[in-house]
Amino acid sequence: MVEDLHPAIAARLDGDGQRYTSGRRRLVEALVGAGRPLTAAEVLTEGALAQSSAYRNLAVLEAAGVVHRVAGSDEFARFELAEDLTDHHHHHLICTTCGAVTDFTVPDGLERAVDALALAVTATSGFHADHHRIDLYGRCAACA
Amino acid sequence: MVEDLHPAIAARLDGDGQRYTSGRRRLVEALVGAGRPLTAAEVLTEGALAQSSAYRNLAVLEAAGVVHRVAGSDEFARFELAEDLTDHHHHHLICTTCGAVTDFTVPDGLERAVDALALAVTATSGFHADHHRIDLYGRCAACA
DNA sequence: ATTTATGCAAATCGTTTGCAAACCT
DNA sequence: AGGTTTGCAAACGATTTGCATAAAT
Repeated sequence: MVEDLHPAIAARLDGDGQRYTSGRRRLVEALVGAGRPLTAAEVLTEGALAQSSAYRNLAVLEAAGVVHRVAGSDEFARFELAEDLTDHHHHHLICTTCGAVTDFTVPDGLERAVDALALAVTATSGFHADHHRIDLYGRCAACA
Repeated sequence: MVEDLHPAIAARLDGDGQRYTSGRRRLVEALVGAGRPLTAAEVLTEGALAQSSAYRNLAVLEAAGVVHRVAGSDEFARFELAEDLTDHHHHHLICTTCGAVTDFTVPDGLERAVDALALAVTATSGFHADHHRIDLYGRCAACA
């Protein structure tokens, strides 16, 4: 699926009336190479684009469903590729000291239990759930 | 336990070398009355204190373990009373359209499964987990 | 040729900070 | 009095926007 990644992204952008420019591609490749959510500052450094272009393109990619915004414990927005592009459903370990965010996966049974809970909440309340988050907070190896 | 809330808060502040001033108490009462996480703007309006005092006191209360900071889907920081003061362990429903955050609880079995997962992660990785988060994202009743 | 993307610099806005006056003990 | 807290106004920093140039179709 990784070999089909860029065509899939191009298709998604096209469906949103947007082009897959070289700057956007560099930005995506920075995210692919990282394997964890990156801050805007990391993305613009790795992708070698201007600050305004990085933010504008992250917004375009987010609107097209290519990139997903992740909130951590610090003041920096972080971005990762949408899970349906990477086929890698995961959650996050968030360091409350330095703000670092890393990926991890949880057992299938737990995922199913949370999905069932989301359905129950949607059925019994006015809130329509469509996505969940199971994160662990603590100290990363570097901050322990 | 609600009748012991303010003495407990005063003790926690005192342990941190801080006083429980009237402004801090108004701020706490705004959070008690809300029953959901409040933004800094909501806190300073309800507590009728200056913006700088609201932010400074929220920081003091957070450092003393009285208040806990909650990240939502928008750009506003939100604050709630620490769970060990309210004895109300809960999670959040987060509206991806308007950013509203409301409380909800999950079944005991699911809580225990996530606690067990946190222990397993701590035992097998360099990450030391001490807190978890199970949130549902979607549309609130007003935005549906 | 016309539309869209880029980069620079300036603006925006939530949050933080300096400082003098008010408060507590 | 001595140290702390408050409020105002100014500063800060991540993100956004205006505008002129460059690229894509």
